[in-house]
Amino acid sequence: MPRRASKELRPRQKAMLEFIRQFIDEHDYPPTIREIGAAVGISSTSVVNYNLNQLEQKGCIVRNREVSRGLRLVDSTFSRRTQNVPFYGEIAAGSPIPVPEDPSAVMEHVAVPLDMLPSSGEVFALRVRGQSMIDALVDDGDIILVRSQPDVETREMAVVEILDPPENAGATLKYFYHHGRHIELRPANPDPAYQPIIVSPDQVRVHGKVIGVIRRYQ
Amino acid sequence: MPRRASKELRPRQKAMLEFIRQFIDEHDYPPTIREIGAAVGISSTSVVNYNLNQLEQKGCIVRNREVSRGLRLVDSTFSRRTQNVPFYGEIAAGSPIPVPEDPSAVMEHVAVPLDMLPSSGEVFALRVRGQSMIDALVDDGDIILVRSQPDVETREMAVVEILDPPENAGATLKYFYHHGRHIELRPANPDPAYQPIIVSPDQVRVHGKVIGVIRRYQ
DNA sequence: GTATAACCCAAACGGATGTTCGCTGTCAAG
DNA sequence: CTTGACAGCGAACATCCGTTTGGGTTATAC
Repeated sequence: MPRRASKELRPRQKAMLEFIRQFIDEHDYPPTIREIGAAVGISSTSVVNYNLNQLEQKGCIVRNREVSRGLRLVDSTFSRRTQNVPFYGEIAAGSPIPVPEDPSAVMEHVAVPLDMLPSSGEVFALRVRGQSMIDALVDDGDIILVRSQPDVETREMAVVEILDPPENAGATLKYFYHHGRHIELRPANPDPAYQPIIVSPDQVRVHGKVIGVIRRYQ
Repeated sequence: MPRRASKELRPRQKAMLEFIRQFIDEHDYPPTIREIGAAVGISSTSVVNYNLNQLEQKGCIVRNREVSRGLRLVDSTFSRRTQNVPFYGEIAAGSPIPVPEDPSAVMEHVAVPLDMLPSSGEVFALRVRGQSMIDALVDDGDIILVRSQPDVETREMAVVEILDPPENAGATLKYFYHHGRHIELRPANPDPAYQPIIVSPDQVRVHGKVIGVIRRYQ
């Protein structure tokens, strides 16, 4: 058998790598040595161990010895550069969202590429319901990323909770306008069914401003 | 202490969940029962086990009994992982983009959550220039995700390269319409400055269809 | 030939790890 | 007060699982 260049992978090692990738895809945790062996047709755990060491030496994986399933792929096409931001549910013009008092109670999260996030500040995600902001290029079903902040500037798109007039109570997505002693919450839809809301500052609570939109087709 | 509604989480369970999320983020594999216990201050493995069962009952996790670290979070609407898709530059109505012949030469990439991607097919990203597709809720500066494919259906938003009339040559983002022996490339902007382009099939080359939009403000 | 390196195997070892069991304490309902 | 559900603890147990050991085979180098 010819001497092998150290960078090449044996067929068996390729198979192991492929199985590991598949297994993680399916289970969300890495396989054990014995599971790898069974999948690739290696009867001895020491051989799997040997080839895992080879794979680590060749830079394909990282091993954490002495713990079960201590195995990680270092696949170059994948990057871990995301952050989980809490997903608080849906928001629509005039329809309330439950404002989370206890952030640790939030169960759902959305993975967001790090470069969509601001360098500082808390960010959360909402799914938009309704066409209230259609002229702002925000459609029903879009996911918006919101930066938590107690104030926004005029013309910014904001998530605002209306406290006082009970018929309007709830959180809503609107353009925000300061008008002297009043605040205008303006929808972005020419349909007269969508009307601006004029309130005084103490009737509302600003939750944050929209910093990003993610949309999927189909 | 009042009887607890079965859906609520005890503080200890929340802490466990938060630790598991953190641990997976850091190691790429789930923690063991003992690791969880040490992190949240539980001395007995049986208590961790008990609370993990509670968490499973409440739908927060999925357990795979009888294997180590057989634990999976079920909370994110998006998958944790992202894939880097190649970023080919800008596209605007009528303005050319350099069509990459050699994909490995592409340096820039965009991190995209995995489930924004189709199960099969090549995907690339472009930045939109101009307001040509403003009525389709695609604005200047938006990033579009495009699935490479040689044909698209009528009414789909497509990246099309115009080959033949040299005055229109280049790649452009338009709604695609089949009209018998002709093809209409229709902008989505009511401004009469944006006019449809009518061409025959051999004058154009379809690069793919738009499957997602990512927008950042500021 | 011998030596060496790469690759493989089976078995045993020991720590890691999930499960089970008996027991305690608290609290609300009966 | 008693009961039962809930939450917790510690210890014992049986696997699971990575490691090590002692070998084997093959091909190349000397």
